[in-house]
Amino acid sequence: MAQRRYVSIKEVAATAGVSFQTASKVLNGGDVRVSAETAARIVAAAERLGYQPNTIARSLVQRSTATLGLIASDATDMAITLTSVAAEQAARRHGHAVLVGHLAPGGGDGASIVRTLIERRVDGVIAAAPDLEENEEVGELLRAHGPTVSLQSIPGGGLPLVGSNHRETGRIATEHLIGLGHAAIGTVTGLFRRRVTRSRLHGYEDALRRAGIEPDAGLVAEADWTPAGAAAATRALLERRPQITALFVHSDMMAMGVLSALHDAGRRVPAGVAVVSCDDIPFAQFLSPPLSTVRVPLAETGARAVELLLRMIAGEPVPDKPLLLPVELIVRESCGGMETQRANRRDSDPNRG
Amino acid sequence: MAQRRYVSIKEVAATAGVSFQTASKVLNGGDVRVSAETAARIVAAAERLGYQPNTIARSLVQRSTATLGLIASDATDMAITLTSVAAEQAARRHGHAVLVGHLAPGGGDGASIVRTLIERRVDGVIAAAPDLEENEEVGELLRAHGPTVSLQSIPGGGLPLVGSNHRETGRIATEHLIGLGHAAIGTVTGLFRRRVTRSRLHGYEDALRRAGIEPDAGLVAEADWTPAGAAAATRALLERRPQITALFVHSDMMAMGVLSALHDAGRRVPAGVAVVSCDDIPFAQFLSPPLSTVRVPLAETGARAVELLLRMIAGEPVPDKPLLLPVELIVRESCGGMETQRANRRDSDPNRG
DNA sequence: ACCGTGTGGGCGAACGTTCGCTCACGAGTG
DNA sequence: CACTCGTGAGCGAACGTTCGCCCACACGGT
Repeated sequence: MAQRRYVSIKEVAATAGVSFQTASKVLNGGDVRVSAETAARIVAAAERLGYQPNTIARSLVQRSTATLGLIASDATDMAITLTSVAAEQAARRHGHAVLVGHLAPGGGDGASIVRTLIERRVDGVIAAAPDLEENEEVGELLRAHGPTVSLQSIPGGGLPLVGSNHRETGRIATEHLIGLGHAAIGTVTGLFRRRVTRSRLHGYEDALRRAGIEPDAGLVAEADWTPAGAAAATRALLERRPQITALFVHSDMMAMGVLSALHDAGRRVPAGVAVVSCDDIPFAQFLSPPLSTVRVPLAETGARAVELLLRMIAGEPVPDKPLLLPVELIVRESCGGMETQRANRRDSDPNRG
Repeated sequence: MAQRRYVSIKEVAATAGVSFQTASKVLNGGDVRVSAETAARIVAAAERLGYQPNTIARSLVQRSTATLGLIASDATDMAITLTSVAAEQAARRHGHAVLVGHLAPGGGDGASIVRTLIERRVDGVIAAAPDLEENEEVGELLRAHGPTVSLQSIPGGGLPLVGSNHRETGRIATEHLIGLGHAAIGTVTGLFRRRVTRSRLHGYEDALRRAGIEPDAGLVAEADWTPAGAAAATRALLERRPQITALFVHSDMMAMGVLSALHDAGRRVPAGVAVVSCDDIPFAQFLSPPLSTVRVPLAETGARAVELLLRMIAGEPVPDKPLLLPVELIVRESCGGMETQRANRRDSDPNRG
């Protein structure tokens, strides 16, 4: 409870009867030119006194903190949270700690967070917040600072990126719906001003055109990545184009709002409207109905971003192409694909009504 | 991109033509015995050179890092995530950064995380991970270290706690179900070895007894806080006690699994089984049906924990009683209470089947 | 001319490390 | 017997701050 008085290496050295620099060599340094006997004495003293090396002092002289900065958006989007948690764990596996800052809802405090991280001399920064895409000040700060890896594009460019192929994601999802016989396919998107949204939208249009269907702007409804926003967008869409039989949704979190709105409107899923989404967050399979979704390797994204960042910090050359991890369609029940598959094989499933 | 060379206060002082200690007084210290003119010159130089104070050096001499450590469990439980994100934001509002460590699924790396935090000389620690409840090593480490606030009990006790009254939570939820006319009320709990589980279970039993119903151990099904575990527990419970008409679930995340299992079993909610849960995470209202739940003030819990911790760090006396924030029942549709209310007033809701 | 009294700023020390050079000593070599 | 060499350990310096004390100087009152 009381402020602990830390024991310094000098005290350890004193009780072991050596100079503190010698103790330093034994306890933390690698260059051990010390007899085994003396070393043992020092280690024993450190053990007995409960010596904890002071990383602060070490950082000062080594000019490196073994700490990464992570800037993430607030926790409401589970996909981002999963990515950044995986990043933190990966960093720790590599001996680095993580200083984290979560953006306020608007994302306006981005620059202030970055400055805090810089003042604390983090060795590198991971930007895991889509809100940063529009923040030029953050872009400048990060580019000027040093090693940075982002998980979304940052204004001004020039920063290594780890992510997935969003256009392909949109295409895969839409193609699957087309393959199931749908033609009136709507989409509930993220914010238009985000790159990921535009890419996924392009993928959606690619798939439609490839199937000979001309995209209809009236089938596109913009939302704000939240369940509530997606529910509102879905309601508007249903009113505008009641004939839709399928929906491509840009994130699992939004899919919750979509399912809710469809339910309220009396449209059954997948019988009335088939739904395919993106991300595959852990509980996607526990929604009603279980969500068909294009899996994005969220945890791996975080881990790979950290590894890339660590290589940059070590001064290794890094590829200038974005690192895009493969996505994969996970078919569950919300798209109706499973029922179709099952129906092809046997009669029907007694558990479903 | 390239490692940035930071500009030190000495360079600023040199270009301003003063000693670096004087520059320090102007830029960071408070004791300004400097002429306005000189001060302006120093500030201008700092501005022009892009001076960023080195917090590491400052921490070394001041023996305080203005950094808090946060131990959280992995991101799969959104309730915990929301709490810890709120804690981080609160810390930042008070000028403190947050060093975070997420436990691996087993929670076995808790001690290693704590040691990392201590070596980095955090001023205090917030423990937001139920998994820590069984980790005695972590308890010792934290108690020996210094200011700590936990959001769940820690082995050995003696650490200030911020949370809510779990027993009351269980009681409120169960009483509401009883009030709706249910008598065969099952419960899907968290892990028995957690205090929160036992408390909520006590609250559940309190409510039953108060209504003259003798608790039946067969109506209690243990799960592991995950949707999958809760789904399995629900299936077992339905098999053991098919007559249940209501369920009290110990967390919203688990409620997703419960709803899914009930759906698969052909039991409609709330018509066949009424459900009340705990937490009120943001998307609870977007489940099908919208979840009735006892709201726990997650964000406020995180913020209050930080404030308490900061007071401890400042050396102020802190109450030795746990700080328990009030909970509140949020009635939505999964308990059937809303339908009942509505039915009492007008006929029925055309949107619902 | 002498002494206080502010005012503005310099300066040494310390925080706890790491790093690399120096040094004493004894053994092996020519 | 003088020389080289390796081994084991000491020691000064530096990292970038903050903190508190010291000092020079000008000014006004006796």
